[in-house]
Amino acid sequence: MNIRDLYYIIAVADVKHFGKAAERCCVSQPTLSGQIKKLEDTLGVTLFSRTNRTVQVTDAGQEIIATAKRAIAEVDSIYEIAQRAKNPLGGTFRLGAFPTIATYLLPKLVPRVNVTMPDLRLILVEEKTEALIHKLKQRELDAAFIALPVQESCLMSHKLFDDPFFLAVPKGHPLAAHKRVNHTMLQEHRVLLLEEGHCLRDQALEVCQLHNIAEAQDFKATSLETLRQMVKAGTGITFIPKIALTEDAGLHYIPFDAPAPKRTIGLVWRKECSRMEVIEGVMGVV
Amino acid sequence: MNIRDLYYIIAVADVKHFGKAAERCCVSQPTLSGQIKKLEDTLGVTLFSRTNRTVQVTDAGQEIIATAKRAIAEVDSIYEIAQRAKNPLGGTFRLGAFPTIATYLLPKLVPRVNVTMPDLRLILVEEKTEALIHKLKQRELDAAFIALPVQESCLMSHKLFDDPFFLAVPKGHPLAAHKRVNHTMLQEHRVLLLEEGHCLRDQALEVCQLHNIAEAQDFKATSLETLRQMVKAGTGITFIPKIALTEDAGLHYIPFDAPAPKRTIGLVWRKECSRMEVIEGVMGVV
DNA sequence: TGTAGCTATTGTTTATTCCTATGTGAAATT
DNA sequence: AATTTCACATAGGAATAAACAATAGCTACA
Repeated sequence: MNIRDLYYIIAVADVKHFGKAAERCCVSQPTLSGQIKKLEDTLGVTLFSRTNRTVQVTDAGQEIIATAKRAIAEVDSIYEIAQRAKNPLGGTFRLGAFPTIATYLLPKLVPRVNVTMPDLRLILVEEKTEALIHKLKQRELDAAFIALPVQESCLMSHKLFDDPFFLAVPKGHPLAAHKRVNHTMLQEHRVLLLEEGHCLRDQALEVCQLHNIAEAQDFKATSLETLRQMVKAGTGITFIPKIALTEDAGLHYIPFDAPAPKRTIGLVWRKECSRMEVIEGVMGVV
Repeated sequence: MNIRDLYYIIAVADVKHFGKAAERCCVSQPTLSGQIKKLEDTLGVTLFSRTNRTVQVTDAGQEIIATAKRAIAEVDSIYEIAQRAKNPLGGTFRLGAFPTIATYLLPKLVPRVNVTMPDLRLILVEEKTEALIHKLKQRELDAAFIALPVQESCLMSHKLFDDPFFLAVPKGHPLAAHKRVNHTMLQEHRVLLLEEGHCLRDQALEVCQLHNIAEAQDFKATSLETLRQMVKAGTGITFIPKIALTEDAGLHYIPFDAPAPKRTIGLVWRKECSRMEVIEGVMGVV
């Protein structure tokens, strides 16, 4: 078997057409057909059921192609490692961040990374915390910004900064007059939160439950910006982390009395990660 | 790059000798040297620092060889899948079990599996529960016997049987006269348990804590058989699961009053597992 | 200085892969 | 019913790559 053959079968499985697959692989159709036939012979299994009009992937083929993709991913990372060995601050780096930090942190971060590590090709992935941790473990990410603590034995983390929450109220709201707020002042108000799965929601909920503040049950926003617009529209009040504060005519942001509720942002990576130079470079410019 | 090249570099990394590596790969030494040199050229990285006396793997080489091993593991599983497609009950099946069940369950199980699935090559792995779950997730095991419940979103499980605990006491022990025991009768006795990490220890400890029974602090056995010997020697009493009961002149096994403490044994596998035929076959003969 | 122990190089043979041209067979069209 | 179209398979020859045997070249050690 040859690595090239794996590309051939993946191409055929993708486009379901030997001629087009051959074109994608930059070989002639007979070449691709022949190699696939040979592979099928050595495996003793038909991977594709071909009729004159259609190509279908057999059950065994489905499984084998999924495995072939994993094999090729490993081979690709051999090239990646070699590239890195020549330039530790080069190559591809897959960086994750959860939604309520990505929007505010990455626009500042990326230009700085481009300056300090010009040969680095950044791939940014915005996902909820749970998905980020899963992708880190699966080696689909090299590092991710996550709200600490992260309790995973195979992952390492480093605290970057605290991000205190502010209370966001619309202009003219009874609470808008206050310089500072504390939880007792929130009791009678409608608190709007993000939909399930956002760590900011969980953190805000924790504050609410601690102080017995009710959440608006009938409303769940999908992004912090939606939430902000809803507050501006007078639908309720919410928590906005400091990093997401904006100059906004229709809104008041009020700090909390100490100890202000906050979240802690850190960078997380696999223990056996081999890209510490880049990870330190990223932490250095946050 | 060629898959064969990956075998070449792994062989050299293993034996640190081009000639012996070539022999292992069934090629001549110049062939192996040449292919490795070509690979190093395409990668642009030296994998081995060769002197006339020694071959050393470079830092980049270490990483690349680790990745190459993973790549080859995927390629191997392509052959495995093909083999399975031809005979679903054939090929290699890696089955795990935790220590306090392996010794008693597997000797009965394996002969039955050999009868019902004669083409199956069983690889048995005896590990503590935590290691089993890790290996299942890492695709290093196809299935494992584990005490339920198992709370892992990527794993599936199926209950096989309940395994009630018996109290093991030495002959002549004050409790030996009783037909049945209950927890209040254990208060004043020295209870011996397995060392940390055994699920049987955790289950027994749970029973003890529930009923405020003290554990013998200075003693922790490494296997159920050691534990049995210690009980026989009069060091204390212990819990032995039904499956591990043996005819033993020096010991009395006493059942508990209902509800008897017990553990539940189940078979666990990955959600996306492709060997359901074998898994069902294994469950069928337990 | 010579020898043993390795890896690298050279020249040649063998095996594999690739291409172009052509074949085959089923569906779509006339 | 004959023809065209589409798509994969086959055949034969050229190019490429991998293999071997023989040997050169290098260092450590006697």
